[in-house]
This record gives sequence, structure tokens and C-alpha cells, in this order.
Amino acid sequence: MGRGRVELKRIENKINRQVSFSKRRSGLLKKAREISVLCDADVALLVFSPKGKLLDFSNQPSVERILQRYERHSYAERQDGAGDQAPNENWVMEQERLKDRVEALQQRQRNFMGEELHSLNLRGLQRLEQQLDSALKHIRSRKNQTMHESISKLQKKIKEKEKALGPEEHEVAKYQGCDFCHCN
Amino acid sequence: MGRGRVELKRIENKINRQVSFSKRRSGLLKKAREISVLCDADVALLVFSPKGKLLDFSNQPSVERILQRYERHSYAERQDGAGDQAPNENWVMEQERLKDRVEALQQRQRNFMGEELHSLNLRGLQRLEQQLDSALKHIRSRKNQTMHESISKLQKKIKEKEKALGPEEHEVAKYQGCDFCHCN
DNA sequence: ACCTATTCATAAAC
DNA sequence: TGTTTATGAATAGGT
Repeated sequence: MGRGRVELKRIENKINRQVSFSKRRSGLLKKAREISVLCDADVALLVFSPKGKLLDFSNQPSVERILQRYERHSYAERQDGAGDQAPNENWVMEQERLKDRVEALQQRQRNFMGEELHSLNLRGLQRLEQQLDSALKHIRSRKNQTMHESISKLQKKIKEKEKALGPEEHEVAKYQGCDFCHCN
Repeated sequence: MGRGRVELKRIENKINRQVSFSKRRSGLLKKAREISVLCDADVALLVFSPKGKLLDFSNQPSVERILQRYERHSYAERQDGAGDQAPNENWVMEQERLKDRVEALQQRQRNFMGEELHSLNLRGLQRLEQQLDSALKHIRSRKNQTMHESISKLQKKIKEKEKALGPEEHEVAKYQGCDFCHCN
């Protein structure tokens, strides 16, 4: 929409990106609100700006309660760490360090997503390729393992049903759902 | 959109509501994906259909992680809300935000390297796999391009040598090295 | 922040 | 659910 087509790729110009973010964020929020009202759905939407600022929407307390449960849980954990603060100056340095860090991590992340590859030479590209290749192997192996576990659990459940219902009602047994994804 | 204006009110006709839900849900998902890519934002979207079926989206591998981040974020905010702008308070918040960011980025990085996969469910693993797969395609394509460029340059240099040395000394011509890697 | 040319999303109908 | 079409919305780029 707007003047000219837009390709699905990070907007490089920082100003444009920021402006677009504001506009799209409010658009997204509106859409979320609309679907929740029009279609009677429960929606939770969290958007972190590139700077880490948060905007959230939810039509129902139900989703919020899930977050609150998380919150209560980890609140206890946070009680301890409160060693008192070092004097002011360090903060500026610390701040700068953190900002650098974030920037570096983001750059790397983009490379991991196949973006901004122009900043890499052949050697860098090869290293990256190798890393991703190896990562993919791990991920697929883990995925397989996860799926097998899930399948085993389902099979166990089915067996239990069979016993409970007797051998004639096999077709009637219902899946109880998958623990790992929302595939049911 | 569509034929005629729509007022922001529950669609009474059940069929229409269901159809509208499907359409809008995919639209919302698309928008969420777009803002996350275009504007470099982190997004988590949860949509429960009226029947209770869940559809979620996140540009990050794990929605849970974004929820945790949300929770941390809102905790940090509550800390400052009490006293207004003691000059430090902003710094504290900012600091928290940055630390939060770094942590999130690092976690993601580890996942991109195939580590800490236990923290992901099937859905997260699938998302991650897809992202890496797509990234790998880009990287390989870019690598190819880079190699072709490099080869072209070398060929050009060889041609120049040939002219300079005359046609008999082809075998003597030395490669001058590759601009892109340390392969010589 | 406001404007406008364009592209996009989608309600209705099939 | 998928496709088509008419129309209202969203928004990129400019001011």
C-alpha cells in the first residue's frame, strides 16, 4: 500500500523504518481489536520496537492471566539480586557497552537470517554456511526426537483408551492432543 | 473493506463470523510478519478462535520467550512508576531494557547455532528450521555470486597477462590471488 | 502531523 | 475451503 510496492525486507533507512513502525503498529493493533470484536476471538499481541519499547494489546484478561502467572513465578527469583548500585559514571560506559553489544548481536542475527550478506567475504560466508548447516542438523535431530516423544505419548494414550473402551470402539477413541505443538 | 462498510460489532451470523475470522486471522498474521521483518521488531501474536483453537505467530523461535521478555519488561516499568524522574531512573530503565535485549538476542543466537534447543517446543523448532533453511539458501546464492565475481576478476587478470607476455608463455602466468578469500 | 496515490485486505457471492 | 470482484482501508512517500 502506499506509493509503490514494498518488498518484504528490513527497511534500511532508519527514519523510514521508525515511521513505518509507528504506522504499522497502530494498524496491527486496530486489526487485532477488530478481529477480537467482530469474530468474538481472544487475542494477545505483543510488539517490541527495535529499541525495546513494548506495545501490547489484549481483549481479555485470560491471556493476561497467563502472563501474570509467568510474572508471579519469576518475581520470586528476582528478589535476591539487588546488590546496591555502583556510582553514576560507570553507567554511561556500561550503557555504551551494552548498546554496542546489542548492535553487534543484531548484525550477527541478520546474517544468521540470511540478510546483510554483503558485509561478508567468501570466507565469512563459508563459515556462516557451515554453522547453519550444523545448526540445522541439530535442530532436525531434536525435532525428530520431539516428534517421536509426542507420538509415543499419543500412542500410549490411545492404548489406554482401547483398554477402557474395549476392542470394538477403536474408531471412537479421540486424540487428546499433542503436548508439543498446536497440531490438534 | 469489501462490499460495504463494516461496523465494529460482533458479526451475528455464525457462518459469516467464522469465514471472516479465517480471513482476518491470516491477514493479521501477515501484518505481524511484515512489521517484524520490515521494521525489525519482535512480535508475538496469540489468537484464540471462538472455539478455543489457538494460532500463534512469532518472528522469534519461541513465543514463550517473548512472553517472558514481556513480563520482565513490565516488571521493570513498575519499578520506576512510583517516584517521578529522579535523574537516574531513566537510566535504570534504559539499562534494564538493554540488558533484557542483550539476553534475548544471545538466547536467540544460541538457537541459531543449534544450541539450547531444549527450550523450544516443536513449533519453535519448526520455525527455526524454516528460518535457517531460508537463510542458507540466501547465503549459498550470495556465495555463488561472490565466487563468480572472483573468478571473473581472475580471468580478466589472466587475459591481461597473456597480452603482456605474448601467446607462448601461458603456463608461466601466475595467479595474483583472490580478492575475497585467503585461498591462494 | 497531515495528504494522496497506490496497493492491500476483505465482504459478499459463487 | 478456494476464487473472484467491488469497495473500503492501510500506508509509503512527500510536505
